[in-house]
Amino acid sequence: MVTIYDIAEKAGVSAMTVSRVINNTGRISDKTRAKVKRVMDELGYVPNQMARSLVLQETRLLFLIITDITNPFYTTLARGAEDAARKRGYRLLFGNTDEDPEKENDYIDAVLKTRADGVLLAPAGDASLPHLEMLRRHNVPFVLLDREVPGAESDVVLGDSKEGARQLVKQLVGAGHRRIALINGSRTISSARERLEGYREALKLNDLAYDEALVLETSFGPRSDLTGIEAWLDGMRPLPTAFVAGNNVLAVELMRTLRSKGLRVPEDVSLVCFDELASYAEMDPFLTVISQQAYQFGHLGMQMLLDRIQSPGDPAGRRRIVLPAELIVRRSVRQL
Amino acid sequence: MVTIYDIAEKAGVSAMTVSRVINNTGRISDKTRAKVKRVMDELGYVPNQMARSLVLQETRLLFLIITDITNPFYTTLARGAEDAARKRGYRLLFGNTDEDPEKENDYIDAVLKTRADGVLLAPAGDASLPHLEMLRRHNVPFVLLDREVPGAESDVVLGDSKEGARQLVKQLVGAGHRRIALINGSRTISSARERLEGYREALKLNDLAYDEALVLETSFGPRSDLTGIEAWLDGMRPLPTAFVAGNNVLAVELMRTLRSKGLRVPEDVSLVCFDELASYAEMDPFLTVISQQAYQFGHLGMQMLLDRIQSPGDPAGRRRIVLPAELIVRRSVRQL
DNA sequence: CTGTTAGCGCGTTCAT
DNA sequence: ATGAACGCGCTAACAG
Repeated sequence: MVTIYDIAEKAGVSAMTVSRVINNTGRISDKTRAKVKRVMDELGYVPNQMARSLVLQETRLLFLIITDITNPFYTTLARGAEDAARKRGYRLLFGNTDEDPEKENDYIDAVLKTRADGVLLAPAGDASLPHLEMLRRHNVPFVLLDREVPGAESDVVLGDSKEGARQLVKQLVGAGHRRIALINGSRTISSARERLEGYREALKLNDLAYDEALVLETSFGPRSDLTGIEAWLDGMRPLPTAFVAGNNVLAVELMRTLRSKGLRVPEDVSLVCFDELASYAEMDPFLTVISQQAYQFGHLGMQMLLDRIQSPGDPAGRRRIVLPAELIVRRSVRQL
Repeated sequence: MVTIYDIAEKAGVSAMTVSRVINNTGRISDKTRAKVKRVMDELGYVPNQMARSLVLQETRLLFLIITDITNPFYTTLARGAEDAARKRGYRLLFGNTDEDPEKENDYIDAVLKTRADGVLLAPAGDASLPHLEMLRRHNVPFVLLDREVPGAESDVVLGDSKEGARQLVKQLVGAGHRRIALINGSRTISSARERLEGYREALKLNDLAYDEALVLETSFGPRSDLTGIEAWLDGMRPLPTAFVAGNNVLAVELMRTLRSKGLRVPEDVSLVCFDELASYAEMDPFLTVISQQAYQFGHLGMQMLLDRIQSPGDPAGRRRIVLPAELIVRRSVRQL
């Protein structure tokens, strides 16, 4: 491996001069600078980031930990985060937890060992609290995305889940539906709780009774974790006329199950959900959804994180951004 | 920051003993081991990966560089790669190039600086050759995914693009189509070339003339880079009765454009493509596709890479894996 | 403008 | 079974 000492020797200067050329620090004569640069090219020198980090105590490495890398909501978010990080000269390390706190724990471990400068985290759920405390204890700045964790006073970028759920239900009620089911993620996840609450509020507002049998609590994904949908459908007599899905993965899985039973949307039942379905939305805009600004989640979150990192003294209180939800009406709701 | 020296002092041993406990190397009495471990817990010690890498000359860090993180083909591939890496104790750093050799160059730079142990790369195109030479010069093992780069003798995992294209055309011809168009990625990408070639071969085999006007060469994505579709459609008189799309992104974009012109699939025109459309395929299996084993691309590629890394002496010639393509017939082709 | 010294946190070598 | 000295590649602080 080529080191600054190799350069120094061949250029007839000291290692320190080479270091200065590389980092553009201090005053160097144009002549020596040119010579050093030439030697660097000749030898194909590449700075060793490890050695640098060790002395500088900063890695310029950030982690983005998401729960489902195959969910377009999160990949779009990831792109937003990456763009913002690149723009400011940071590298992004991705982690994928599959909604599993154990895997999340592994990644937190990696963050700590790697001495990453910060973390952007879509927490697996309330069980993530110890992980956040770990980060705090080791002074690793972090920002939560999409979900809050009770007990963790931290910066966070959220969607307006409660309002979103209200709007979806309102839309259904407006179309004449009165028997409305909800398929949702685990109640250990703040966004799932909010969506349930919004759903209940909207029912109440419309003088509709809340019926536990109409609510299925399963998982936001990945697909293989989704169970009990079929049994749930079979257990509801009569079938609801409309469904609200807590996210896109649930909507897809529900639709698949409905189809396998010969039920069509919207002819037989209506369906609305949170989040777009990526390509599907472009190809055949069909589902009525609450569209969240996935890219902004990542982009804003990353900016908040970098602000924290770059002004560490600043105690500026907790920042909590709630992005508005936008209802997009399409063809998946039938007028009764 | 807590270091092994802090532990050593508090435990009344030398730093070396602490290091041995951490790495389970050498012989240590159970008593001192226990004491050291207790102190480590008390102080919340986390090994510094940077310092470790510096002395061990290995980072256990791998890069996965893909061209479009919002394309489900690549995210599925990424999951395969990640699973394989985790299983063998390596961390994975993702990079997203948007098919742009410049961005790819940035990531190659990052690989070198970070002293990553290896790279899994879906190259942006033939222009990636210098990047590969760079990696070679610095002895960084790499495996190419999904695309070859002429001139680079390297391990690679490919899909059988030519055969896939043949099958798609054959399927269309079998349904009575004779005017078949192709919308494809840039010819600077090996898979695009192969798909074009397979298309041409299949035409010839069926005594159909090759017509340049029926072929549009654009980009495999991301969506914002796709241009000229509308003009292309407007320029073809008469319109083809069927389209082959070189990948899923192109299929979606083409379908969107067709729809905007009031053309329906398959009623007005037929459409087949490479790669599944993720959720769309589950929700409403509609497009006839060549389905590639995306997960396997990543999984096998990662295994090859780790094999290289873990037996560096082994000169074992270039390995080239071609994964078979599977035709899945659905409803997007109309029988003429 | 340039060089010397010291140390970032850790593991290898060689002693004891 | 345990420790001391050294070096991985680099830069901050100081000297000249």
